[in-house]
Amino acid sequence: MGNSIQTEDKILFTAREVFIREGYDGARMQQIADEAGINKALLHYYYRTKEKLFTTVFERVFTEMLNRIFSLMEEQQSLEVFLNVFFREHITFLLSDPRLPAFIINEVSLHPELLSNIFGKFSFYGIERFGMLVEKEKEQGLIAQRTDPLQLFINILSLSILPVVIKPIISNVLQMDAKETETFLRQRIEILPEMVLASVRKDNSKK
Amino acid sequence: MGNSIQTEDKILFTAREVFIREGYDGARMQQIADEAGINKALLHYYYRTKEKLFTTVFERVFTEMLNRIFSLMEEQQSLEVFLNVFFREHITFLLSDPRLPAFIINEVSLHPELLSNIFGKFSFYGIERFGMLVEKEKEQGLIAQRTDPLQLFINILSLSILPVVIKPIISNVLQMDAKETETFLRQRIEILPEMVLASVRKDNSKK
DNA sequence: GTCTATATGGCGATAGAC
DNA sequence: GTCTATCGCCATATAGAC
Repeated sequence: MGNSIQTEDKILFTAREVFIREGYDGARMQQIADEAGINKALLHYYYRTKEKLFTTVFERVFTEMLNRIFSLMEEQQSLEVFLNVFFREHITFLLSDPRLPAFIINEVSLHPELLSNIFGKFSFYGIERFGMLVEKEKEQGLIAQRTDPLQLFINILSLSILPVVIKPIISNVLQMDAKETETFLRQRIEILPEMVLASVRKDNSKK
Repeated sequence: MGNSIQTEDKILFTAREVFIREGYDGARMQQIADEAGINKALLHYYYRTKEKLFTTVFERVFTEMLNRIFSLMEEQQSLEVFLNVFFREHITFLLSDPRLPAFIINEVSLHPELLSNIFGKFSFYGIERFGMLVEKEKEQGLIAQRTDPLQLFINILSLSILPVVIKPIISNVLQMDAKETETFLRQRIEILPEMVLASVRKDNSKK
């Protein structure tokens, strides 16, 4: 009944699903219209082109993802507490929608120009807090001086994201069924915190 | 001049480049023909459909990637030597073509069915050797008993692959130019071996 | 705002000459 | 084996009625 806001939300919601499922090049405006229960012409009424619809969706998805990561990084108590919280929350989230990280990774590498217009839309506060936490634990003698907070941050992201993203490969190459693979990945929530902690502890190697 | 083998090679070589650069859905037969210096009809003469051409290319690329990884894993001297060799070789390789891993990750998650027909085309020998190496160092008391070789293997892959794959994101979000980002990623070749080693050493935590 | 109908172009694929 | 020409379809996008 002429309810524009409701329609617009429905379009964005559906477009998000289809773009993530199929990728930009694989997605079809017809498909989005069908799943949203409207028709193609209406899509173009709200978002003049496919590209415009896509960038709107992508900016949201990307910003949400970064904000989610950075907000988890505001944890300040200790590196140990942070690692426990982060791996649990983040891996659980990724497993609930394994296509999402693959989508972001791929679109960003196919269309790097998408990233240029996204700044100022999320907070770097979390990453600064993480750096401060690392420095504090260095001073306390808990972790090695050579630890680079940024490299450590990238390590933590890598260890949580990539295994989920290559889930189909793990499944097939290692001949596990869906349930086994899920269990294997979920185990990492318990394993990773102490592994990462051990990796930055002082005096691990004599050299 | 009627040289079929040369033409077929040229097609495969070019198709590989275009598919990796654009993805399956984004790639165009016309584009492949142009870059190969032939015309579209000839593509269909050799490979009846786009899908057939793609699966041929994908199986090759995927098999090469796995064989490369697994052959590096046959290193048997010690975990330390292995980690030094692996991170150096693998990260250098990935940096030489950052689209490749993103391509594999994305196509596999978009078209999981692609994987079903690829078995028996590569060797699992490397991964077995790696498991044996881990067990040996466990017996020698060098690494913690709780270490799961498979999880460790996935960790090593994650730490080398993901940072390269999200290179554009690192570049943009952390405001580094191309050269800085390259340096940042290349530093990991030195950092990662001792980090991973430390993560599995015994007696890191009192608990 | 929402629809039906259609314009316009590009795509994968094939026919058929050489 | 390689080409030119073209078919048939489906994609994005728009025109115009309601």
